[in-house]
Amino acid sequence: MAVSLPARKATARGRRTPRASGDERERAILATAERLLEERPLSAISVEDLARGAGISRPTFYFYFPSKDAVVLTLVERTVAESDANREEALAKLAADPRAGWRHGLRASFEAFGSRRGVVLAAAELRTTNAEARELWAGAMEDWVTDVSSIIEAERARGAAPPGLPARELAIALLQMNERVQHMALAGEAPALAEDRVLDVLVDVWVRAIYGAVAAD
Amino acid sequence: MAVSLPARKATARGRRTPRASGDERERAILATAERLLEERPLSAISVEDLARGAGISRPTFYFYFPSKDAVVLTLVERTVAESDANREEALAKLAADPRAGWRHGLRASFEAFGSRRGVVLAAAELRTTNAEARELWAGAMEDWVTDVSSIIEAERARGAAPPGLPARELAIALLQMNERVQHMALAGEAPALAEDRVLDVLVDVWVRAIYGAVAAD
DNA sequence: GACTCTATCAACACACTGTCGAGTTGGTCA
DNA sequence: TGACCAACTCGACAGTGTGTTGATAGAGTC
Repeated sequence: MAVSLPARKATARGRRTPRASGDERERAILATAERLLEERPLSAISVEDLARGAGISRPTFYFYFPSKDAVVLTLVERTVAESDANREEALAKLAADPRAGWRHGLRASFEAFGSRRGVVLAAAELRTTNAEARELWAGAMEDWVTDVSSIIEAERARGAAPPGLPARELAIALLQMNERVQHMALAGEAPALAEDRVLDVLVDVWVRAIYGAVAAD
Repeated sequence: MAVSLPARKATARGRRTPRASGDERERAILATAERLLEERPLSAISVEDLARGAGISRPTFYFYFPSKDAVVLTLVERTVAESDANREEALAKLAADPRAGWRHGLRASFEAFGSRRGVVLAAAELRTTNAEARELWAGAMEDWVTDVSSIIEAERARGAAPPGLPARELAIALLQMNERVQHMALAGEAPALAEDRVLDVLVDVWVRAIYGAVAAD
C-alpha cells in the first residue's frame, strides 16, 4: 500500500483506482471521444458510443469514468495545459516590436486551440451545463487576464502605451473577443471570420485598443 | 375557410391551428418559460415543468408547442425583434460626436438584452444544440454586421476614421466581442466585467479600433 | 487452494421525450 | 333538440438515454 498512490489528482476524474493494465481502456475511451468530437457535437455522442468505440460495454465505461462529462473534462484540461505552456514562453518578447510581440503570443494560443477543434467546441458546449467545466475555463481565463493586464500596465509604465481603461477591464474585453471570434471561426458558424484572417484582425484590434490614442474626441 | 389563416408564419412555431380561446394557454406557457428561465438554466427545465406552470398536463403541452425548444425560440424571436427595433432608430446620430453616437447605439442593444437575462442565457444554451436557434441568431448578427460595416465605411469616407481592416471583418470582431462580454456579464461567470462597466469599456474599444491611428509601428 | 483485487457485463431503476387513442366540451346548423 | 365537428385534454405507452447493482471471470499473491 505504498507505491504509485500519491501525486495523482489531475486524474481524480479518471478511473476509480490507479495501478493495473486496463490502462489502455482509459486511453481508448479518450481517443474515441476525441475522434467522435471531430465528427459531431458532444450532444450527439452517448456513453454507449464511447463504450463501443473503446470495445467495452456501457457499464464497463463507468468503471473508468464517472460520466461522459468527465471524459471531455479530461480532454479539455489537457488542451488548456498545453496552451498554457505555450503562453508562458511567448510573454517576454514584447519590447522591440509590440505588434509582432502580441501577434506571436496570440498565435501560440490560437494554434493550441485550432488544432483541437473538436475538444474546443465540446468545451464550449459543456460550459453551458457543467459547473466544473465553467470553473476550469474560468481559471484559465483568469490566468490570461492577469498576464495580459500586467503586460498592458508594463507597456504603459514604459511609455509605449498611453493611459486608458483599467488594464484588467481592457484585458477581459479583448480576451473575450478572442474567445468568441475563434469559436465562431472554428465552428464555421454564420458571420465568422475566415480562419486565416482571425489572427490579423484580432492583432489589429488589440494593438489599436492598447496603443491607440484617441482621447476625448 | 377564409378568415385569419394567412399572415401567420412567425407563429408557425406556435399551436397547430389558429383561432379558439385556448390562446391564454399558449401565453401561460410562454410566461412560465420566461419566469423559470430567470431562476434556472434551460437544461434544468423540463416540458413537465412548463406544462405544470401553465396548469396543463404534459401531453397537452404538445398541443400548443412541438417541443421545449420551440417555446424558447419564440421567446428569443421576440427579444431579437425588440432589439432590432431599437437599433433602427439609433443609427443616424453619429456625425456630430462619434463616441456618443456609438455609445447610444450600443446602449440600445444592451438594454434590450439586459432586461431579458433569462431569455438571453437560454438562447446561448439553445444555440449549442439547436440549428434553428443558430440560424435565428446568425440572421440577427448578419444584420448588425451589415449595418456596422456600412457605418464604418461611411466614417472613413467622410474622413472621420482612418483606413484600416476591411470594415466587415472589423465589425464581426467587435460585435462578437460585445456578444461575449455581455453574455459573461449577464451570466456572472468568472472573469467578467461588472454590468455597469460593460458599456464604457466596449465603447472605448470600439472607438479606438475604428478611429484610432496606430499604423505600422 | 483459499483470498483479493481488477475488470466486465446483464439486468434494473429512473428520468425524460414524444405519440396515440380515447375521451370531453362548446358551438353550429339542420 | 340533437347530431356533428373542431378545439382541447390527458392516461398510457414506446423509445432513448443515464447511472447503479450484483453476480462473475480471471490474474496475481501467499
